Amino acid sequence: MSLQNTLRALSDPIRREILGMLKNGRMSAGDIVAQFEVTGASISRHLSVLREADLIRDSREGKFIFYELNTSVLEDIMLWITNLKGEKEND
Amino acid sequence: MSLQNTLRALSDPIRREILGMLKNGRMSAGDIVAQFEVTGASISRHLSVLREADLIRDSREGKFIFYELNTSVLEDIMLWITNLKGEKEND
DNA sequence: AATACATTTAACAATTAGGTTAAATGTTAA
DNA sequence: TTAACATTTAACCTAATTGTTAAATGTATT
Repeated sequence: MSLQNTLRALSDPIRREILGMLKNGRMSAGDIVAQFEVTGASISRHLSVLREADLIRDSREGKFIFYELNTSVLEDIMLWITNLKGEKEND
Repeated sequence: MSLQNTLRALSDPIRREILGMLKNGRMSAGDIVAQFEVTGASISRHLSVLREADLIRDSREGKFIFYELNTSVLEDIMLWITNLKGEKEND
């Protein structure tokens, strides 16, 4: 919800990897957990950090909770960086 | 020197503010410290995190150490984000 | 050489982050 | 409603981060 949240969320390698996986389509929490060596509880907290940063959206379907990527907040980072580099962008 | 370092460095608001200040030109450590309420030692460590991430460069001139922005590593973040958004960029 | 100034480094305290296991919640199916 | 499954939350531990003060380093000035 803020640049701070977004950057903080992106500063962890596991969280970035989760986002990379979701690029190919939505996945259930269990499917995501299966790709890592850490426990489900740990991934679950990573997911909640990503969700609070609005980088992912979740929806329950029966027993499963599916996660999908939301890239819109990444615009803010792009803007911040572009501005830092000298706001030479074409308005 | 790596995306991890860069993002980690950017995840702190004071460090981002320092970078924003350096956008307008180089500043001595003391000038930077003067803009914050925290101690010089604290800012000094923030500066070293930014330096290790290669986001700033330093050069000593007599008693002073001047810091300047280095935006080149920000390209990696831009690339990573662009790729995450679907590598729809023009090759 | 002695002092002063600018900055960093060391040592420590408080907070935050990320991991674990165990318990709780929500859903489905018997 | 009980059992099983998917996932999250709670409680706890350790490691990393950030801040502080005090000491160390590097440079200039006298």
